[in-house]
Amino acid sequence: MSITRKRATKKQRAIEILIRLKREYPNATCSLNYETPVQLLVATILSAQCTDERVNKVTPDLFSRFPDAAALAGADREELETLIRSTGFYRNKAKNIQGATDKIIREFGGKIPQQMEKILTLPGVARKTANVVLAHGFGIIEGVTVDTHVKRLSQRLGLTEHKDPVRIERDLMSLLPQPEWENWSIRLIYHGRAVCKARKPACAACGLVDLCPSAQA
DNA sequence: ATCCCGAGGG
DNA sequence: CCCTCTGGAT
Repeated sequence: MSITRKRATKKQRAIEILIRLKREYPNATCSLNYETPVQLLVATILSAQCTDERVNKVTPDLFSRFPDAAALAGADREELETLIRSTGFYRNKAKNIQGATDKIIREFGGKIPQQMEKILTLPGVARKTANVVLAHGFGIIEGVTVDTHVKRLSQRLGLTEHKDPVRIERDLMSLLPQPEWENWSIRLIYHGRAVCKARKPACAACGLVDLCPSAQA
């Protein structure tokens, strides 16, 4: 009777965690508001270091004024900055929104490419943003979205030892079946917001305590 | 490793 | 005051 038979593997633990989180957050989905893939891309760029709730406060005015890639690319930079200012990093975000939409117009015929390598050439877009747009905009599961919540919870749950989001993503891709990758991210984000908070995790209210090496008594 | 950057909570 | 929020580029 070996140790490995008694103790659950990381993979088994990951699956059990996902089962429980699906039960707890059955209808979890992307919480950004958008009408088109381009709007989803813009909302996701805006969501860097900012709550989705705040992004959803600026996008109604933003998308009303500049509804598509052409309008965004041609927008007055200062007006755009003013519209997105409250999301923080507004100069970088405005520059990236216009750089990305301009490239979509010029090089991709006005539509967001559905290949990971091509999306990654857009300014201000790395794997986190690309995974969100591919999964929720086009239904293509290319990787695991690793944001601040997915990173923190995956580390606390002992499923990765890495700090680099790309390495964390690789670890998670090896632990979970591909069709569940985005389900994993969405549930961890919900759980991170509601229970496993960065500052003061509510372990007493967490349904994963028996599976979590970081759980506090 | 550092910078970008506002808003809200403790 | 300090920390955190669906990061990415230099």
